[in-house]
Amino acid sequence: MAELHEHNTATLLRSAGRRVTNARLQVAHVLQHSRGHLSASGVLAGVRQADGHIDQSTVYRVLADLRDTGLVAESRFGNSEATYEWIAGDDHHHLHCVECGETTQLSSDLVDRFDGAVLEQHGFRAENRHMVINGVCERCSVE
Amino acid sequence: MAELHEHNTATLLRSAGRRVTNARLQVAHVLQHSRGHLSASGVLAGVRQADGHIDQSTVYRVLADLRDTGLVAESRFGNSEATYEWIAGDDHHHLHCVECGETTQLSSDLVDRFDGAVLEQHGFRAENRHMVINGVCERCSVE
DNA sequence: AGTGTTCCTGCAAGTATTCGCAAAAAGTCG
DNA sequence: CGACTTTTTGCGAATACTTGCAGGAACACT
Repeated sequence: MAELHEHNTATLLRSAGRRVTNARLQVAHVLQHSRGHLSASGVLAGVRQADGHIDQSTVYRVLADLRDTGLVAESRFGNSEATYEWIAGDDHHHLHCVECGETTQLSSDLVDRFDGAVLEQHGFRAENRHMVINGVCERCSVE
Repeated sequence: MAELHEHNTATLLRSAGRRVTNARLQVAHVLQHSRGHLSASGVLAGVRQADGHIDQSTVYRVLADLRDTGLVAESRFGNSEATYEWIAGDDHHHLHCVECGETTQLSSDLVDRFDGAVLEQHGFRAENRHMVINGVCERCSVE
């Protein structure tokens, strides 16, 4: 199974025009096997735990690169660190409640429709792979 | 005029529940009188040029605070630095072309409609004061 | 496998951003 | 104008993130 994953990851990397390297596979593996968001240092820790070694700067570079290819989503909530999660090309959008801090999923439909409207009115092809919308969730809204 | 600006800024700060301090007025002043986006170090330079002195850490704190009150918008394009601009509570949205790097305005209507749809489907009250949408602009799209 | 080209990575800085704490300023009330 | 309470600020670290460069690895071709 690990190999299946790895194989898929390799394929994804290749079709994104990237070389299949140890560093990328390790980072991908850590993200794939962690639920929720992970910070850069969390990824680093994960790699070390798996007895691997990658330099800090490489982790940052790989994360930025995977973000650019759409395999990984980068979020910046209020915190001091950015966080990352494996999305493997699927669009992935968040509603982040500024009251309780909870994060939920936003349906892609709405975003697609929005992108469509942007294209129509501005001629701009939005590449909204990953949005973080701040606001107040239903539960907190009631109080 | 400078006084009028300052007066307005003071009022805005007060109604946001913030104290009117020298540091905040200076940062606001620099942002108000610069067109386009300014980095944190740019703000610092602006303050120094106006013969003022504020600590670096204060600039960051003030910027984060003004961002939270909605007076300032924070953007992170591909660059290493975040950039800021004075928006004084008005919503302000950007279309950022990843090809040519150009940034244009996105009409608030579309965003409002989107926010409405989010509320309807998710019960989530979006506070979209400032969005940055990445994508490809019309001109670059044609090539 | 051997060679060449191009992309990636580690290392060692460098820059950007945040934090803790004590002193100073802002707002409040009498 | 004081005295008092709460927020801000400066300073000095600490942490988060980026970059330049030279060696190492991936891939394509033979």
